[in-house]
Formats: sequence, C-alpha cells, structure tokens
Amino acid sequence: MPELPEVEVVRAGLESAITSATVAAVRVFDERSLRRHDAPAEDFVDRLMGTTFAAPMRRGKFLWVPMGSETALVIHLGMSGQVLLREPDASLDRLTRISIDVAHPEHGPLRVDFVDQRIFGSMAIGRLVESGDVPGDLVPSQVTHIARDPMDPNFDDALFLARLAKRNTGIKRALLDQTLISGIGNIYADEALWASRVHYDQPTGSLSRPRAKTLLAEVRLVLGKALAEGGTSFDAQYLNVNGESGYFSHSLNAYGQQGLPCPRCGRMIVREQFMNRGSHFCPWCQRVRTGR
DNA sequence: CCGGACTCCTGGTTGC
DNA sequence: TGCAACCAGGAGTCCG
Repeated sequence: MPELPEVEVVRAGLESAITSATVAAVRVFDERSLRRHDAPAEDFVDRLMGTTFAAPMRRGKFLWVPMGSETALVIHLGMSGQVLLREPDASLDRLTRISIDVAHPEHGPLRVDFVDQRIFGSMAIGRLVESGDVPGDLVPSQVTHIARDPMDPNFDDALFLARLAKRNTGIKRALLDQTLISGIGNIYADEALWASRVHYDQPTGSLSRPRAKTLLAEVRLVLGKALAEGGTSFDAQYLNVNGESGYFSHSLNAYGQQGLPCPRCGRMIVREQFMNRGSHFCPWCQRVRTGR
C-alpha cells in the first residue's frame, strides 16, 4: 500500500526521467482510472498532448506533474498503483490502465505506464490553485483539502498538535485523516503507534502533549527510515518507478507481525479489526491510558 | 463533529 | 482439480 515514502520514491524517479519531457501520445485503456478527472477521456488526452512536464511535486500520497503554471497531471496510486518507466517499444503490462509516450530533449523517447490492479488509484488533470497557507504555493484542485505531510518543511507542528488535541476521536483515526496530517497509511500508522507505545484507539483528547509530540517524532522517524530504504513492501505489489521492487519488509515491528513476538517485550503482537482494516499492536506495550 | 456503513476494485489465497 | 468465498485497504460519500 503506497504511503508517503513509496510515493516519494516514485516522485523522485519521475523527476529525473520526465522533467522537461514533452507528451507525444496518450492511451487510456480503462476510463475508471480517470475517476478524479472531471471530464471524459478525450479531454484528458487532448489536454496532455504536446505539453511539457515540470518537476513532479508531492503532498502526502498525492503526486502531480505541473504542465505550465495553470494545470498539472495528478497521480494517486491508491492501493495498488504503479508508475513504470519503459522503453517505447516494450510490451505492455496486462494491468496497464494509461500509457503516456513522452520525448525528453536529452534522454529521448520514453513510455510512462500507469499500472493499477485494483483501480483505486487514478490519473487526472487538475487546475493549479493557491494552497491557502503559504502564499504562491500552488496545488492541484484535487489536493486542496489534503493537509501538509510531516516531511514538508512548511508542516506546522504547533498547529497539528493543537488540532489533534481538539479532536474527539481515536488516535489512529486521526493519523489516517489526510485533512489533519497526510501521507500516513495503515502500515506506518501501526509502526509509529508501536514505536511510541500508544494504543490505536487512545482518545486524542487524553493524549498528553509530550506523548503527542513523541508520536509525531516517531511518525517522522518511521517515514524517514522507509524513505532511506526506498519504500516498504510485503507482497511486491508496489514497484518503484523503474519497475524494480522497492519494498523492504525487514524493518516492520508491528504491521503484519501478528502471532510474532513484540521486538520490545517479547509478548505476542495481535491484529484487530478497526476502521475496516487490520490494526497490529502489542497489547502489553500499547495499552489505552486512562485519566488526566 | 463524529463514527459507522458502504462504494469503488481484482488478483491471490483459502476452504470445501 | 475446480470454483466460490474471502481478503487487502485509500479515499470519498452518505446517513444517523
């Protein structure tokens, strides 16, 4: 499940490959992959044709490639999306939903394939608008509701902690709320909660400020470690921008570790259903704290 | 504001 | 061996 580190790997790979490249051809094999595009496929193709890409940007799990100052190609990988860079004449992956031929002034022709098994991901053209907090900072219209991610230099720690304290919900629900803090998905939420010894359903209102700060620090540590490793995976579903597996699962302490000993206390990691997904945690290290 | 239920979706796995 | 049921979950919507 691509989260911030995996999406950043894709962004960085695209940056070196398609910045300054011009679109020569676009093929949409499955229109369902345009779910975030507000017009028919023909419109998507027409608006891409002939444009030149600027350096790709990212906020949380959203990725976009500016096409001038007005619009951008918006990419979300969803659950299973991949962006594969291929030689122009390479065979198409069976699950390729969209394919874009580009010409780079120095590197020559290249194919950018959007491959997505479950079709929760998408490509779209978005209008660039002011993000609202930092003047002159532009994001696609599809991204305006997404909060800055914790690796963003403009992420406001104090603002996040204040908004978190005002929430009346469980901490994991808050971590997964992309309008509060972006880039965190199920894997890194479980890992950061394990690292900071917080139970997934700990009420946000009862989380002390020092503990909330620790949690935010652990979120950054976990994301930073995964970034350094080039993204994390467990089933080779995720491939980096070159089609090479970028997943490393050896450093997971809680996610998917149910039935295995907690690396910290040796007791068994359990998995519970929460928010229609699995929550992995150590029932000893991560207990709901009551009072004050 | 909150939470639960539901939708989108299909390949791989499990179970009979 | 064959097939159906089940599972994975990011994001959005709707409803109470």
